[in-house]
Amino acid sequence: MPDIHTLKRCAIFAGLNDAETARLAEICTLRNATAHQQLFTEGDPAAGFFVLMSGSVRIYRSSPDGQEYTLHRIRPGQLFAEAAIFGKGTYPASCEALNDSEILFVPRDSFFALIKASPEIAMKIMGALSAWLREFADKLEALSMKDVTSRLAGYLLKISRSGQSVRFNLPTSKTEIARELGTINETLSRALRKLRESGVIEVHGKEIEILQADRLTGLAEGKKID
Amino acid sequence: MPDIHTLKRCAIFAGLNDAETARLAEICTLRNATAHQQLFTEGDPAAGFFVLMSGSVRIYRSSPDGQEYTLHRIRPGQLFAEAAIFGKGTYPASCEALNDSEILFVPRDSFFALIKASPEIAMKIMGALSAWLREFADKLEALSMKDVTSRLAGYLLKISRSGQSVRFNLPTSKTEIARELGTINETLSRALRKLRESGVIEVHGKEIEILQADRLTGLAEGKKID
DNA sequence: CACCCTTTTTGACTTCCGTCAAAGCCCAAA
DNA sequence: TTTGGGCTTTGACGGAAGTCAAAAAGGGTG
Repeated sequence: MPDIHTLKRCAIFAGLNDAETARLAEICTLRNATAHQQLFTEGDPAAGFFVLMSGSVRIYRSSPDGQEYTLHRIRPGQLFAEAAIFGKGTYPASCEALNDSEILFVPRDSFFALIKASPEIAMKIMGALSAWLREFADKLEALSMKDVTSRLAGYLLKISRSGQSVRFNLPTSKTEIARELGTINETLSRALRKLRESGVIEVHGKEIEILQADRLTGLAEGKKID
Repeated sequence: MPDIHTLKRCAIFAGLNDAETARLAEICTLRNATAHQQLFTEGDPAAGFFVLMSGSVRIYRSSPDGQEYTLHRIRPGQLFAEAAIFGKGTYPASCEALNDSEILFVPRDSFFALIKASPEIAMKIMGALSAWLREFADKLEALSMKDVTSRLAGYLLKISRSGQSVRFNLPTSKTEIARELGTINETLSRALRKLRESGVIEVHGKEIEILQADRLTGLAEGKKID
């Protein structure tokens, strides 16, 4: 049985309070998988679904001629094999760990019993899933519609708003922020410079100050620097 | 009360059977909003959540100085204002229609009663949300990691597999497929030509035939054409 | 068939951004 | 202080893909 903090790390359980999380924890089991370990195979009876806590796994199918193709690569936080939820008897694809991974297993029957007893848990999970979904939708739109400078502008505004301040520290390394924005190190650095040189923000190491919120907003919405 | 087919169009309810959909339909109301119509305002009591069926709406906040900034633009199929689910008393932001839109309203209390009576409905909705989430995650990864040709290769393989055939018709116009793949018309046309000229596929109008599935798979996984 | 309209294809051009390589910076350990 | 190892910044460069414009190919309709 995993501990509460482990579950809380996971976005889809983020809305649950301590008591609810504890009840969920009672029914879950935490598995550790080593790289290349097979978790389940197409056709295995499906007794529940999984949440990847850390590491990475892939879902794949084997075609008759022995070829394998990857259907999905699962990222931490992500729920998978939820086909089990629909009451299909068996997993429709196979799954193996790509790295050493921690995987939470949630047995279908106990989970069903839990939400039958406490529908508010289901409500909160649905809420969390849909919030996450919207976040993905936003990122997808930004990634396909906007250039790096715009995306950066939006990102900075989001942080600024969440902290209610025009002056703040970046939450992680710039390299990681670049990944978050769907780009790399160097490109992010250049985008920051562009914003700095046009007087929209000030940068000192990790500290950012927004000087012209209106122009930054314009940029985030797709306008060019003027 | 909306009819069943309306609800079925919506990805998050796709897993429900007719009986379940009908029971859901009983508690929902379908609103039509005209462009620029305000749906709710920050601070309004939150009695339920919404699903956008068609059109588009935006969620925004007004800052004290009268400036508005858009937090999200909602796309059809998307659930929004699910803050209501968490039992917050009021909506944390405002919402207006950008175009004429059809919006499904799901009252919190009746929805809660529904899933209390039929937890399997909640199970299925969670399953659908998480499948959708994974689809978004896949797209996001493809968009930030792969070039158009790779994405196209993956797309063709997906269709081919779903139809169990190496020969199929494209489901919609190429312009729309381009959007789906996060690119445009012209670029998609060039990518198709590249695949055709290297002998991987054959194209006649909307009809595609996969000639070399192995090379196409390689491309989808990020290899270059060789 | 001719007409119109939409979709698709092509070409020329431009821009954004990723890659490669080198240098600077910061900090911690020796 | 020196050394070394992450980050970060900068520059030079090339390639992928978007923009603009125009031609070609379909697809219905009278």
